[in-house]
Amino acid sequence: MSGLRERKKEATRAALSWAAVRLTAERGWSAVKVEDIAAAVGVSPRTYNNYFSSKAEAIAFRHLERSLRLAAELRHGPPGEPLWEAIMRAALRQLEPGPEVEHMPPQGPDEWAAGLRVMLAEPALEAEMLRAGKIAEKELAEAIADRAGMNLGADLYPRLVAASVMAASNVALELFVQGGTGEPMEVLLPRALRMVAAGLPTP
Amino acid sequence: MSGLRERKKEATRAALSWAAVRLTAERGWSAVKVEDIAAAVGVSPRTYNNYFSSKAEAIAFRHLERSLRLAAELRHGPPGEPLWEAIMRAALRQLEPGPEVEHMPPQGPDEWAAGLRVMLAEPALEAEMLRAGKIAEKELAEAIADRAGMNLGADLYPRLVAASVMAASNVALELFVQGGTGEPMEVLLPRALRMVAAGLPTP
DNA sequence: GCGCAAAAATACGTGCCACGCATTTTTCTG
DNA sequence: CAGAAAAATGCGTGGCACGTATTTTTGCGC
Repeated sequence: MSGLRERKKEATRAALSWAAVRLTAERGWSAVKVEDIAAAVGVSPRTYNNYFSSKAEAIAFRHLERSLRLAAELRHGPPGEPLWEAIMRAALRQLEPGPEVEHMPPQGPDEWAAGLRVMLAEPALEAEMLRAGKIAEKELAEAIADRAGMNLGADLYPRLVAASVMAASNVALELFVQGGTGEPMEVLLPRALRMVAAGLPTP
Repeated sequence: MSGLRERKKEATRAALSWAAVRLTAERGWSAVKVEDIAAAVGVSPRTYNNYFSSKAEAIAFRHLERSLRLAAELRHGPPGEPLWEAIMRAALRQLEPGPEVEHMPPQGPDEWAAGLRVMLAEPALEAEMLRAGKIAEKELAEAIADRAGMNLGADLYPRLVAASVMAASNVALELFVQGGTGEPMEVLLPRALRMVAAGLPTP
């Protein structure tokens, strides 16, 4: 695997996804046609659907990738590490900006948060983002089950941990995007993870 | 409110939702046209879209209603009751079959679970179900924040509890639908809720 | 280098669906 | 019972997902 062919494919996929995000942020969701996204990347409209099976999927793709990396990292970390420490480390790693930031226009986090909010206001996008999270959650649950020597079909634990981790991530992101407290994700996310790990007794 | 007018509207909405579920279980998702659903209820296709803004929304509606009831029940319960006890009680209440079972063909839980699995295999449906859960989660978070005298914009706690409750519900449902263990929801759900409430230390 | 097989991109066509707008029918209210 | 409000409907439009057939590109062994 990882031949030139596949890397080019991934590059095209990333380009389409990025173009979808950028155009949507600029013009709004309904003003962007699939044709536009394809044109921005220099590809035929039909080809777009060879990469993504819906308009929304292209936007959720970046979210999906980030979330999947969390599971992957959990698998490749030191096996002896306590579970929650490994989770914490892997989760924080996802906050580091990836190499795709080069393409990112230099706007501040406020504009970015605003863009996110606008996007998630669109029902179709919200739904697709959640679906991406769900797919990643499944991967995460499998990784955890492997680590703990458990069975996904029989034990609640791996699924519960995976679901709780995603829940904590989502909640932290919501609070961050909404921007009530000025705290950055690097603060909110670990706090949320520690809370779900330790339990949520009535305070 | 609650005049004859609104009750008729709700009846139509429920009928459309139910027809969508039944037809999809019978013929499969892509074989059901909006026209069919409307015809089954005796309403014009255009009217369908006055009730639901997408084909999938009609199916997710039942899930949405059930989930919303959880939040509503939390609000109307005894305010002095400890939070997690109230949650447990409200969650278990949702498992009791509602009055809509009269319309349900007398098929066993196995066929029903199989139908559910087929439906959730459809990406568009999975996404819409998740969105419904998210909407309910927001209500739930608000109800919890009210109870605890907290602020949704400032405190992680209400959102985290709400997200964890939904996560536990979903995980229990997944395990039940997948059917690995023969345990009923009445067993799986309380166990999952107790686990997220108490925390998830590495076992 | 070179041609061949596999894979990807494209062109074209189809059916469904979401939705805006204008009109008709039904229901509530005074 | 009459007028107003709200819901249902008819009609038309544009876009999107997708099947199929065709062309172009790419990887690879010789």
